[in-house]
Amino acid sequence: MSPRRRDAEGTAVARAGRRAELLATAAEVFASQGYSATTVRQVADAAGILGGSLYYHFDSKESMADEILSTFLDDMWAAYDRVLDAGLSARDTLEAVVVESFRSIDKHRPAVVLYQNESKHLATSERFRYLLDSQRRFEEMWLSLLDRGVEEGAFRADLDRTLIYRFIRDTVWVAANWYQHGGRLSADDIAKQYLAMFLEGIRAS
Amino acid sequence: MSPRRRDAEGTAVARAGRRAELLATAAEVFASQGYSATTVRQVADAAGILGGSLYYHFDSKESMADEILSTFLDDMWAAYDRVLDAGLSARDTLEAVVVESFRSIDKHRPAVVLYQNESKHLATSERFRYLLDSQRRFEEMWLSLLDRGVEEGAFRADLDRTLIYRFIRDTVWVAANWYQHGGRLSADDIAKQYLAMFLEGIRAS
Amino acid sequence: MSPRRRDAEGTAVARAGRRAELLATAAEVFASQGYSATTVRQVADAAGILGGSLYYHFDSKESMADEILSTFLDDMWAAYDRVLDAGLSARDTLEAVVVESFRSIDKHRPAVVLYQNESKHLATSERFRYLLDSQRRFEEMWLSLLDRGVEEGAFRADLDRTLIYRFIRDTVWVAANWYQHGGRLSADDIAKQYLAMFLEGIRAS
Amino acid sequence: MSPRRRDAEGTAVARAGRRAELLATAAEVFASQGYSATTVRQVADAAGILGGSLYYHFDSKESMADEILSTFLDDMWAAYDRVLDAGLSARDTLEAVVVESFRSIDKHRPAVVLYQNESKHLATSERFRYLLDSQRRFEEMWLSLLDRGVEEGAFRADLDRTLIYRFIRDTVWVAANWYQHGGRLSADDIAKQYLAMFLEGIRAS
DNA sequence: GATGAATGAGTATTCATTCAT
DNA sequence: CATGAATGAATACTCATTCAT
Repeated sequence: MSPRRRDAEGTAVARAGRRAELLATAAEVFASQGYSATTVRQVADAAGILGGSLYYHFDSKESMADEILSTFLDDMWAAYDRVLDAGLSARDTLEAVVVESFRSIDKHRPAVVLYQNESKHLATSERFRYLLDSQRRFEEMWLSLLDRGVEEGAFRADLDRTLIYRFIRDTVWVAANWYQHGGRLSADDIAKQYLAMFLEGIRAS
Repeated sequence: MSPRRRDAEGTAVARAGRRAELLATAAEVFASQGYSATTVRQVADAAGILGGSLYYHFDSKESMADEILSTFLDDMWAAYDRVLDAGLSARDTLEAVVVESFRSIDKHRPAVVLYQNESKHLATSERFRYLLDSQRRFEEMWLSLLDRGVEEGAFRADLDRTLIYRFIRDTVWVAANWYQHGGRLSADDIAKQYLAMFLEGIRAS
Repeated sequence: MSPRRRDAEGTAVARAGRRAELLATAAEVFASQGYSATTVRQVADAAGILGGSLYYHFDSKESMADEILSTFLDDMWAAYDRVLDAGLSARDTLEAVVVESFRSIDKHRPAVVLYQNESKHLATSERFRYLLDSQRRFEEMWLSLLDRGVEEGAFRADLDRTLIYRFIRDTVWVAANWYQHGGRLSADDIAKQYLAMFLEGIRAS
Repeated sequence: MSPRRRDAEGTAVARAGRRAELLATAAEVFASQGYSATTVRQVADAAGILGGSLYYHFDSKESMADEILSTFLDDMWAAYDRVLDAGLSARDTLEAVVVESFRSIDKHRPAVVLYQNESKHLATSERFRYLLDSQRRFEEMWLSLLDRGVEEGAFRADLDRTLIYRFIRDTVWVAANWYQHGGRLSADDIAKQYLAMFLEGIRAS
């Protein structure tokens, strides 16, 4: 590898690093103030630059949201796909999916919050159609998983499966609003306890 | 009742009715688009009047949100207080509180969505301090209820009580995002099935 | 005079009285807040009625200003004309004109303030052309009076006559801003002392 | 001085220059149309930019008025203080103060007009409290100056000192409404003739 | 890479005015 | 005479975006 080559790569890496840095900042601000209520200037302030300077890195405010959300979703689906391809039982799959979900929250917390709060609003634009696609795939995955669990005799059959799906989905993902990396309970701790509740309930046996 | 008396009352009632009508419209639009992303003009359009005309009835966009939220919270706490004063066991109280929560969602769906999505953002303003107060009281109520349930031998003691609180709170209230009055499942139906999951889990016994 | 006639007259008089009352209120508010900064609603509030109700009495905000100003100017010029037609010396005329000016201020204080502060602004509209006419006539009257005074040997000839005119005009009329009917000094008292200063100056002789 | 240093200073100076330029334009428009009757767009038009662009430089319309007025008052008081600290007789002080007043009018004409016409209105806001403070200090200065003049045997004692104060104050400052820099009479010319009238009156001796 | 200044479309809000009751 | 509700144009102000330097 020639020095020149290495240099160019170094620059590219640095540039990508700066980009990621700015996106992390933007995600944080979007998550805490809401996407619509956040001004580009606030993002820039948080990044220590002036408003206009963001446009050297990104086309628009929307494209920041786009990149934040698609990065998170790609990463999440990669993890889900690893689980789904592992040939586990329905019950073990459910556990693994929930664990992976909390790991996603741990890794992409602001992006998850953004997704939760703004995806309905953003999805009206063509550019964010993939949000709906992801949601649809997500629902199909869960419903078939729950069906399989009933077939395998692992899950109760007396409950509305759509309701169970929403129950689990909501509970898990909304946790991004209060989860804190490095807090008292790790993402895996929370996953474990949530799974206990999903599976056993809170009643003293 | 003299005709004059009836007339005056009729006018007052009509006025209050118009106000409530406009607030219901505003809540609907705020809930579906997000408070910040909603323009006053959109609210007015939905109400069939012009943007400026809203200001005959309300001081500001903020005061609409204020009235929507405080009406909902007052109503919800009245229902909660009736339950809490009834002298029920922890388990029965939990059931009743969850049922009342879904009834609140049924009655104030857009207000609940608004509360969910915007209260963090709005609460930065002094005017909305009561949102934080309500939240704090809500948490205290739940934590002491869960403690009492453990003492009464009704609930498991091996789980983090704060986690249980958040688990239930999130699951119940986020349901406002998809709940539809007059849908396949009534609010009471959903409450019943959610309670089954909270208490027993989804595992086949 | 038939009862019917008296009645109609009574009504007409009452109506004119109400009109004058409202105009007095409006003038007061215009004077204290400025015409542009005053809303029709503020005038109505001060009159104890609702904003829209003013339009039963007046065509527009502008027409209120119009009536206030023209009433004042008509009255002032009537007084001036009486003085000017009396065949007095220049010096006695000057004294009488200043006295009449302060009497106008006493009688029409808010109108004078309105005239002072807004006539330049209002006079851009065709409807208020008479303000400019009045001003022009006023200036001519003063300049010829001052000239006559010099000819009669009553006034100094070493000063710029336009400057003297502005000096006196400004000093007299601006007093409307602080003059209070029923205050420590009557309009005639102030006129007397102002005349002493105009004519003799403040130097100890 | 390094080139870099000079460059940075050049930019800072340019920025301050642009600000001052815009303020001068705004003052001109405010003075000619009245503050309330002037729209931000009119100011921007006069400056050759768009309405919104003004907000890059100033927080609000009010803050423009603030800066215009405080700049004028600071400058005026600096001049007054130089005079008051010079240890002159009451009569000479009066002359010097009047001269400085006309120089202020010459230098800050639109600001003075703004001050005259809008200070009562603006001073209702906390932000403009300094207008009242200045007025109060102004009155105190004049009253004690007039008192001293009487003690020194320079001024007549038979006139109401508050009336004299208002007489002079009004006459001098209202002149800003018609004074034109570069007109037939310079500020010093006018001051001289006004002083002649104040001190000697217009009567032929 | 970043800045400073501007754009221009949009946003909440105001307000003179209208009009059926 | 007065009210209550609305209109619609204007207003101060915001903000995503652009671009020469």
